[in-house]
Amino acid sequence: MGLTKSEIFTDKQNKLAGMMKALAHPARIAIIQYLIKANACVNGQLVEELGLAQPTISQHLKELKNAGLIQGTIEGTSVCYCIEPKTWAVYQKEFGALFAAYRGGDSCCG
Amino acid sequence: MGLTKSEIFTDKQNKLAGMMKALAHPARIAIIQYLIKANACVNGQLVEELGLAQPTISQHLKELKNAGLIQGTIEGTSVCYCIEPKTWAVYQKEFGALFAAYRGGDSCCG
DNA sequence: TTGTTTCATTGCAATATTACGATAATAAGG
DNA sequence: CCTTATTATCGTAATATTGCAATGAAACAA
Repeated sequence: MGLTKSEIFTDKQNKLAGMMKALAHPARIAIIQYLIKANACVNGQLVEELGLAQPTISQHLKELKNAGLIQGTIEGTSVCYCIEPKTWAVYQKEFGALFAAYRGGDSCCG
Repeated sequence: MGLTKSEIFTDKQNKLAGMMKALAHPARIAIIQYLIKANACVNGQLVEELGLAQPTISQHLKELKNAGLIQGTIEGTSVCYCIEPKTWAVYQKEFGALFAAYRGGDSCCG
């Protein structure tokens, strides 16, 4: 039905899945990578860089902002976006923990 | 239009986004975490453990398999699933690289 | 004020995802 | 062969996501 049954999972599982979802689109990956390289940028730059319409970029920026991954500061008529270091560190830690939890099992099936 | 314009992004960006998407659902996170703990399991166990219908679990397992994150071995009438260590290591490396690329910028906007 | 620039929001169409009942498919035991 | 057990697939309904044209909102300059 397109509706995730989030009530049957733990908060941690829902949160982790939400974090993945925030980065589960090439445009948002591209925005993040551009922000890492340029340190900061405005909407217009991304429109030129990525080749998506301005409302589309704006929407992706909104999702990244909702996820806490970026922050936007109004500067005159434009908005300066950059990575939010605190949330970034949280993502890094949580993702790292997930992958570190698996210790290459020697007794798999088969 | 619900259709991602993947042709305007790099292969790496599309691939990384696809990797995130494979884990962007709490059920798939739960399955992976269960596999880490139990080392291996069959569909029926997950149906009991997660409380989703059998076809739903089967579908999520299929997506994880398509992503290369898990492998399934037929054992009699059931199928034994476990984590695929090789792809797991790739994910770990790629995710790690993404997050390591950002070096806490001191000169953000604002 | 009027115009310009820049970004956000709205509204919509097209496609994707999620979930499950019903039904196949396969293997094992009689 | 028939039955049971287990998983995969099909079909479908409900919801979510993606993308953009049109429009709105805010800051600035003249």
